[in-house]
Amino acid sequence: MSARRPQPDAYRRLREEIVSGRLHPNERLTETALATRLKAGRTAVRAALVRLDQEGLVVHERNRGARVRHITDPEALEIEEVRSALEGLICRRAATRITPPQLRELHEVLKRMREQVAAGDALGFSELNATFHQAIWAAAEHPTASRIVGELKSQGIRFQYQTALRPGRAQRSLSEHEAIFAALKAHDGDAAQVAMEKHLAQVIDTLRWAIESQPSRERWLPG
Amino acid sequence: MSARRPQPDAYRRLREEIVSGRLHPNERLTETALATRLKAGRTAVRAALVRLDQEGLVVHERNRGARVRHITDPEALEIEEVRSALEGLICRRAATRITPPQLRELHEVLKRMREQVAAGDALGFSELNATFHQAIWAAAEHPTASRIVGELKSQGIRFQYQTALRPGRAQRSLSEHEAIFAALKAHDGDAAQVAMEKHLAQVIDTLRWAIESQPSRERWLPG
DNA sequence: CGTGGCCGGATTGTCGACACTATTGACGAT
DNA sequence: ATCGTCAATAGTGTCGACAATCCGGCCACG
Repeated sequence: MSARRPQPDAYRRLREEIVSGRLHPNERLTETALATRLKAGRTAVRAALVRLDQEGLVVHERNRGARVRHITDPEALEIEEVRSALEGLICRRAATRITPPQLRELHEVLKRMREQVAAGDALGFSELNATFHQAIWAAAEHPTASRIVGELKSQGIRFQYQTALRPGRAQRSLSEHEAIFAALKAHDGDAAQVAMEKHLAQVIDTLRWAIESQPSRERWLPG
Repeated sequence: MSARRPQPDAYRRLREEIVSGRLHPNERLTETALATRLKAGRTAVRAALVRLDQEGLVVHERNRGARVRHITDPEALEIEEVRSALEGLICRRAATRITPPQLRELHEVLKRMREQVAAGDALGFSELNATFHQAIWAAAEHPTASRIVGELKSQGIRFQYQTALRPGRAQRSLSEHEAIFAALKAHDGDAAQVAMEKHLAQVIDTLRWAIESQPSRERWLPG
């Protein structure tokens, strides 16, 4: 009856460590080490690694163990493309279903985004950005699409900060978000989808710029 | 040293049995039973079930084991919507990259489709349909999108035959495929995407029709 | 006759042990 | 000095055993 429950999610913890970047790409994940660190059995760790492998956050080579998956630059672009298509779909659907309280919440987020832009806080803006998109997912009530987008997002997260740092990006991003909001408020599905896709096309362009303007740093090895 | 290798894919075999429909939705998957049937250890079966769970083909309840996931009608529609968005993306990309041999292959498939329509073979047509789409995936060289579409397809496969049986569907589907081919041949990305999305919108409509026109058969229980 | 507790069978969850594989480093021949 | 061989080591893959849990029927009791 004691308060111990270490197992419920070795998976979730491991996942969090990978997504947050505390574990680096290509870093080796040895089962026993993880087991002691997470205070879980090797069995649980193994299961978690299998799931993360299927999810694309980890690569598993037979008899050689698992590593954090290293997402290459072109892959990151692919991921963003897919995300764009799906968020377009989600946004269209959200336009027809969004409720007044949800609209108010979005409006509130937008307000705070303006403040962050004024304050020049790129990091805070980035977080609000995530909140904004998640609110739209919630309004769309499209579990299938949301689930996939969520997985993609966690794969591409390492590249996120690169796009946030481009000078002037936040300002432009803000107006794109306002266009999305306007379309949602008008319950105009076509416009909402277009606005979202335009927004993400900009994100992709920015990412491409960030990748090209940043030359080497080819490989990540454990350290 | 004998020629035994039962393990390499308990996963693949199980997956095949689910996707092909030999295992029914909601059917219970007891680990020991599967282990003896597939001639694999329980460990391997367990790992396979975890992967299939993550993939969405199986639901796993703690201490209660796994079942084949039952995809509801609205979920099937959601899946097709996502598929439509992604295949649109894929098709656009394929238009800019497709090579002459790949175009020839598509043309060949189309020819056989016409023959099947003339012969009234709905099942054969359905298979060629799958080949057609896969050829486009290959031309697009977009692993991320292709992988996801593949997973979605295996989830929705149970509904596939329902759409294939609608009278006159094959004929119409054929002309839609011809439009897609024309756009690809012209290397017109916009047109290719639109043609593919129109095609899949038709598929979704047909599926919706099939679902609504088919009243009961609420649940699938193990039998 | 309905309700709730309780036992027995069945199945899953977890652990430890051990075989197997890959990798590393030392050592000796060329 | 370079390369190949080989043993030592680290780490994964798999199995069997056992505990924990769930589900069904059974029985006492109201």
